[in-house]
Amino acid sequence: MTNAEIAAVFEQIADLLEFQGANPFRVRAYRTAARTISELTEPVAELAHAGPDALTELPGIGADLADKITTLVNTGSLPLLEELKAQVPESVLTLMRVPGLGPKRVAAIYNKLKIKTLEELREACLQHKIRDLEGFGAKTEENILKGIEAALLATQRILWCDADQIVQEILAHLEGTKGLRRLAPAGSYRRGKDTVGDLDFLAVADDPNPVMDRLAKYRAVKDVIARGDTKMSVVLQSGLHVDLRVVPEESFGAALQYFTGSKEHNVILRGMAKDLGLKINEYGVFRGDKRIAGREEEEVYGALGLPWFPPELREGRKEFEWAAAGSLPELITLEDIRGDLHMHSTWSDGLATIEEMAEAARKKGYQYIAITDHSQRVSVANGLNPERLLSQWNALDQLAGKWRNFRILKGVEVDILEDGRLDLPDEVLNQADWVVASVHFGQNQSREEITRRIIGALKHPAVCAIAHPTGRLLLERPAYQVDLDAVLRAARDYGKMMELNAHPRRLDLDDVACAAAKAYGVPIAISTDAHSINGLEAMRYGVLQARRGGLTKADVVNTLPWGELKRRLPRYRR
DNA sequence: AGAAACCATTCTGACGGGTGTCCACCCGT
Repeated sequence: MTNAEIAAVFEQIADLLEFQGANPFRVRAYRTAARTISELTEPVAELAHAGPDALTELPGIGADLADKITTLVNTGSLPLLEELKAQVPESVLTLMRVPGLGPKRVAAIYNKLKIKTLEELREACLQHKIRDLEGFGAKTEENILKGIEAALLATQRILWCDADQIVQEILAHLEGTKGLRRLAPAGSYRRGKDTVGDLDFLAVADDPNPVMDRLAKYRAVKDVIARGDTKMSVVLQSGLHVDLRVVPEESFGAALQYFTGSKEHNVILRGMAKDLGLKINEYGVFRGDKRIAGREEEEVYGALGLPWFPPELREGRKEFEWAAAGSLPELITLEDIRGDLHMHSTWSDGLATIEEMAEAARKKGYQYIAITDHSQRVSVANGLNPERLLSQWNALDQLAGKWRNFRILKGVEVDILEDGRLDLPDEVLNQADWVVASVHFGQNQSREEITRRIIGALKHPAVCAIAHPTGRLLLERPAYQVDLDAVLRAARDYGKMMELNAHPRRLDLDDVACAAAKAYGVPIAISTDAHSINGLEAMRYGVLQARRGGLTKADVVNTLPWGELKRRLPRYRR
């Protein structure tokens, strides 16, 4: 059983317990455990086999949860979950997806009216049965009816790159509003999370009303959900929520800090403030009634003796430990990148010629690129057999003298076949400058098989890195089953590298895996996997993800000149 | 449910806005 599956069980238990009105701290214990487990790199199942002590050493896991994990790992199920499911029809939990309905109200609706589905809830609203319940009224009933539509729309998350487009559009739309003094996007968008659930904007204005009026007029706004003196929520036609908060100038930093989050980061920060006899809210840092900071984020953190945290690190993971130790990483930037080590050309399924890709890369200031077209097995992508690949490399030799200070590496993205063999013969692979290996076929194999295939590829002397190591497609397809921890250890042992695929739908390794790779000392190559000139622009998404993983320039190999990069690979060492 | 220290008990993640109904609930970071 994978960490993600165990975490999902605990999340479900938390939902069911919450619905039953259980002790909120008990509910939180399950949620905390779920988060801990899902962010762990090593498989919890292995810890479970090592014995209960290995599990209870994890923060937030005590004797009881350790026992439940062990049961889950050994039997694949959990009696508590089965009991809860028997007591609460699972469909009731979908009622909590209706905005405005939490555990208390859903419990009331279910207990009094025996309503179990969204359809039954809609009926009850239309027959005005909801408004007669204690604590409910006509207005609530109306809002529930509206909310059901929203729940059915299934408020999806969107890719960071898509969020970026909308954010830029809204910023441009609000820019120039009368009395608007400052404006900034916040939330998970600002933290650079690979997918974004809603958009948050923060403004300073002489009067909030013109700004709110203007947001309401944004072309894609469908509905204004709430509007008060300082806070406004709208929903776009796509179902995406946009929140706007307007604060006084002297609170801008505190509000930006609060609104950027994450929630977990804020909770820790505010707890630290409390210990110092201070209070932090979105209006500032307060000692008693006296505001001692708030205009800029630096002041807010500074009031607690903390450095300013890059938003990408504000996830409530290790950042406060790093700050205490004075070892907050200096994160990599787009300007540090000197080359791109994964891209395709018209030789396989790319849209641009090698020369076009090279010209575009040179314009970006790169010193080198690797052309890594697909190997023969990927026939739908016009993958290259040995003859065509060698002929491509001949063509590269012809181009070699064309540019000064720019180099095209002879590369290939070789498939790791279902049986673990590589899709090209050794004598061909050995002639390449740069080889990335990846899994495209047999993604449904067992965790053991896929892990063995990838580790086998890492062991091959010609292979430099594993490309898109989990195969996930964000919002589309989950990662294949793979023991990433074992893969990272193998990369360390064989002196190999791992790719962070910068394509905005992939972005694997993810942030947590990047941090794990760094901890093992495994170098990362951030590569775009571009299939067109425009695809090269994806580098910024990869860098953003790397920053979330706490990577510095030194952790990323394509910040190096090629000459230095290659010396990091065993095959080039003597 | 975990964790600390009180080994049975106590505390536990911070803080505030908006809404609808009458103080609670839900929501956001």
